[in-house]
Amino acid sequence: MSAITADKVLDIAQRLVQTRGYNGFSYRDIAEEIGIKSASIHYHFPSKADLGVALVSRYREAFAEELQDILTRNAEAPKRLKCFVALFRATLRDDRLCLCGMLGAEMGGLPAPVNNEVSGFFILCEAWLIDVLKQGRKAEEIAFRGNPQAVADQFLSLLEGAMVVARAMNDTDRFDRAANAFLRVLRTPDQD
Amino acid sequence: MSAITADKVLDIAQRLVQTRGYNGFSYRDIAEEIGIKSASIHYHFPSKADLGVALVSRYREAFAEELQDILTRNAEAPKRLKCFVALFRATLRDDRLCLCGMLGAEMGGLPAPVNNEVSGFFILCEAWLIDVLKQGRKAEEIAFRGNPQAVADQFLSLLEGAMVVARAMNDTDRFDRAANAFLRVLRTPDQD
DNA sequence: CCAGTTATCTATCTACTACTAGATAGACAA
DNA sequence: TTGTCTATCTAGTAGTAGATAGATAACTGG
Repeated sequence: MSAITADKVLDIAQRLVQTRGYNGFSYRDIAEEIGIKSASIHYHFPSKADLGVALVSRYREAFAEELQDILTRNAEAPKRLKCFVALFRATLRDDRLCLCGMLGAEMGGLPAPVNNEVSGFFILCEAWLIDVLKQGRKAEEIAFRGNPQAVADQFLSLLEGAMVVARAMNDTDRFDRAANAFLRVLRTPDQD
Repeated sequence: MSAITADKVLDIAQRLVQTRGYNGFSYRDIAEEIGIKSASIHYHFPSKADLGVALVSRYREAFAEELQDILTRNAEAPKRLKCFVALFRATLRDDRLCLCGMLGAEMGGLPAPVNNEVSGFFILCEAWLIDVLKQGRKAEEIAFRGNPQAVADQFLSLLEGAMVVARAMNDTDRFDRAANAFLRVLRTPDQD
């Protein structure tokens, strides 16, 4: 089946990007893992840029769905933000970086179409965060000084960076410490 | 002169790693920019892993010196932390990532000796931050809940991540917003 | 002036890169 | 049966990767 192979390619490619980076793997690496020839992968994804774009757009769409799910399943800002953290934490669990954190870092050496997709991911995250932060403050579920945009920038940066640092120091606790410390200061003193 | 060429190689290689990543450039890229042949670079750095190690260890030593300078030139924690931010901000200014932020992300596809150097950089930063935070709290120059380690993790992660996100969104203001917002909450209310 | 050192060159190697052309085999439909 | 579509294959392209051997200057100290 075509769809199955294409999905396999995407799954393996995603893992390789998340661990080694865009220039750290080849079509052959993917092909060997599946048990086909690299030429067959060009059938599904003519160029590596095509593969990259497909990779990020799939990732972004899946992420957008999960963000929507968080909203419907959790009414309050603290829980919503905790779930947001959990999305990143789950990725780190098997030694992977956020796909867009990795590609964002490597942007200087990537095909332009890939870069556009990556930017889109961050825009999505920030917009979601700003929304959650605004609503949460209005409902007095969380408290923070300054504008929501600054806090969203802070939070997103923190999570992306914490994944890199935690993995580089081979200590996932560092991610948890950093994320939890941030969530803590967002809570109003009354709720503590 | 030998030293001059070796330095040129390191300077160019560093810029290329910071913008494209370790696997995003070749000896030839460096050679062409200097105006020599790639074989000549192998004379100075026999393997790419050697180059990588030299790159990070030079970066780390320079960074350590700057951190020491900050301590001697600034007595109070808020100023020290502001200077720490400025080190990262200066890197971002010409569209570069922290060398170790980039390599930390790509760790899964790097030679082991390079990885060790990268870990060393983060250990250095964390130790410095923890020290500054402890002293600053004791002197009541800054205020924070929880242990200094968690705040240091948070801060370092925030800066590394903010560089990636800001560059990916082509908006360095995002870095400033995130960093300043963090510095703000560390100040005691009385000082505001 | 000679010997050794340093830094570069030319030329080459092997392995791999992304990518392509054309053949093939099976599935499905008219 | 005939034709089309899908997904793979074999076999190859041109170009690049990191790396090496050996020649060649240029400088340096004795």
